[in-house]
Amino acid sequence: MVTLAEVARHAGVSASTVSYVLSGKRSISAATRERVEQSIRELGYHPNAGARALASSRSNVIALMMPLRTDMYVPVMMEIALAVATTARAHDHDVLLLTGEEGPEAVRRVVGSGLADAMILMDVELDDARLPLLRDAGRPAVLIGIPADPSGLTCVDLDFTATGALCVEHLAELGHRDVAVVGEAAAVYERHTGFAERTRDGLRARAAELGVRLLHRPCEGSYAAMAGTLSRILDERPGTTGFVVQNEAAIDPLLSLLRQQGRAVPEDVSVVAICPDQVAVQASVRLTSVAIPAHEMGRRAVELVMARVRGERGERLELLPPRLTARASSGPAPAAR
Amino acid sequence: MVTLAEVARHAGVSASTVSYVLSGKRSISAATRERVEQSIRELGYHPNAGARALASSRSNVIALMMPLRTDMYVPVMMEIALAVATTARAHDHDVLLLTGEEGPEAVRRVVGSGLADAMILMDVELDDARLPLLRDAGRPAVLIGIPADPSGLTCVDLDFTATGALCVEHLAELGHRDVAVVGEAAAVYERHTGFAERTRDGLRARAAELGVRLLHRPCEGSYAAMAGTLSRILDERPGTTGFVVQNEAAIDPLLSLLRQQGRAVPEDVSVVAICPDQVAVQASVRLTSVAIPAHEMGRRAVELVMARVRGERGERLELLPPRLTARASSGPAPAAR
DNA sequence: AAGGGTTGTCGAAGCGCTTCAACAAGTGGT
DNA sequence: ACCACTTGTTGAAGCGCTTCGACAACCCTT
Repeated sequence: MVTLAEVARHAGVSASTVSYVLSGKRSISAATRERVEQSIRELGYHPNAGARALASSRSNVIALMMPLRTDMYVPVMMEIALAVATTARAHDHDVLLLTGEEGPEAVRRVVGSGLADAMILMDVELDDARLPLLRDAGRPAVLIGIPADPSGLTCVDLDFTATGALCVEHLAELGHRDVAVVGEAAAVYERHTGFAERTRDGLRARAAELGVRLLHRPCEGSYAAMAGTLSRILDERPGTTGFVVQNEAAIDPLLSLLRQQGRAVPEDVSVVAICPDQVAVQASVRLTSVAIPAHEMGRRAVELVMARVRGERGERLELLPPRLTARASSGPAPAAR
Repeated sequence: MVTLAEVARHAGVSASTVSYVLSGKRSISAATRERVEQSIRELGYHPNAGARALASSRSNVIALMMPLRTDMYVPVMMEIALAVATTARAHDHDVLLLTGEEGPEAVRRVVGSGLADAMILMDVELDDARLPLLRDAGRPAVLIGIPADPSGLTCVDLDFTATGALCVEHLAELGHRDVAVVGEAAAVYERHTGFAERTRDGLRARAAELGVRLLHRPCEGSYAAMAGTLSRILDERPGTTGFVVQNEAAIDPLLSLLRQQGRAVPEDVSVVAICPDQVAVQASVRLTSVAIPAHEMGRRAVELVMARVRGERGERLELLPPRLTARASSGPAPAAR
């Protein structure tokens, strides 16, 4: 391996000069810089990450802690992860992938060993066991998701309360008076991940304001589960003309079931989904949806965490405003036509 | 931060002794070990990763290079990534997440900087630009997928040729004589990722042997694309009674379309999918499928790469045997009943 | 009782980089 | 012509760990 010392010798300067060319922390004459850069290229030099981390106590790595689960919002997780990796590279950092499984212990390990300069946590629960550690570890950290008490922390998330509200508004404007919500799997509510609850609260609050009758039911992502949930919904509220679906795995089953029952979308019933845009346009009916801006969430998380690495302080809660895109799955309520 | 020197002082031994307790590379008396471990616990010591990497020239990190794409086999990628992360931890290593986007440059960077001891590459193309670098970088590397020339490399993958063969066999045994294959999106074949081609070859070869007429059509993962592909298939081969689906995003659309056309599964047509088991059981009909053993692939990749880190040499091509699970989507061909 | 092995511990030399204090050389104000 | 700066460069001191050779202390052999 080529070392900095060899580059220095080759360029006829001292090691510190090479280091300053690399970091830009001191001014270097154009001529010297040129010569050093030339040597670096010729020798194919790459700074040793370990040595750099040791000397500077900065690893240029950020850790991303991801849920170890493949049964739920996989596309969203994946997109966030890739956005994090891409954005981190743009800030000259790399990403260390941790699984949620390790829990608080991973936080301790990564912080303690200086493996990463900062952390991004996904799948944050309302009362997450990792939070106390983060708060007093004093390492930069950003949560994707919002815990019950976000004080002293930095969080990014889609504004799910507003998302819920937006969905009802859209349906209410189209004249729908009976709306059913196909929520996430019951397990999601039980884990108290927050976003599902906030969506539900947003839906309920706005529905009450607008005089819309709302029925909220959790639902697993399989066809069979959706079939059961749908029949129970229609039993209880036969007049339902609007659906809001949060569990993206339930979308295809729902559309398929509605078609089977001879209910046309959007003529007879309207469907609004909360899902990544890509999912919305691939469905059998192009779905009116509120996008989950996974890429944006990952990108902002990195930007916020980088700001903290650079020394910025203070807590911060960044809620991304939801955007609803009307596509082919929603239309005027039958009664209102 | 607590350092090894402080632990040594606290335990009343030298720094090297602490180091040997940690690494187990020299024998240490039970009494001393005990005392040192006690001090480590009391002080909450974590070895500094940078210093360790510098001194030992081993980072205990393996890099995972993942395609930057969210339109294709997402669940498989995700499951592989999580399996890699989990297995790596079991070997006391961490995982650095790289995106395919950076290409060969990332290989050079990671190898050159000693950021990672080894690499695992996904989404390997037949003539991948990263391979020459890997071959002479001399760092341990494992490919998930198989390039045109795997010499000097270690590869793991599902045996897609055998997978194709297995699908046809299953349908042939049930008496199907006209089988249509819904392949991956055309772009996948154009990128020459290998697995799609190998599956097709396996299907064709076995079909020829068994006297099955085979129609292979690439297909995007959207409902609209599937609708088009299906109608073209049925135009061309109205007698088609068996389907093999490789593009998992096309599965739900296909089932939905068949139902709409009044073709019952499995009474009128049989469907065999090539997809993760989880997808197979969540569909509207529990699908007969050949599983893509994503977890196993990730796990084996790590095990193989760890063996190389430990010094094992030689090339190796590990093909995981496909397993077909008969579920509710395949049955005797109508003519044969 | 002497020699030859083990076993357990230690001191010191680095690993390759960053960064600080120091200094040489040039710049401009007076 | 002098001082006070600014600019560009350097040497040396670590950062916290691993690892090698050395060495004491003990155990068997003979």
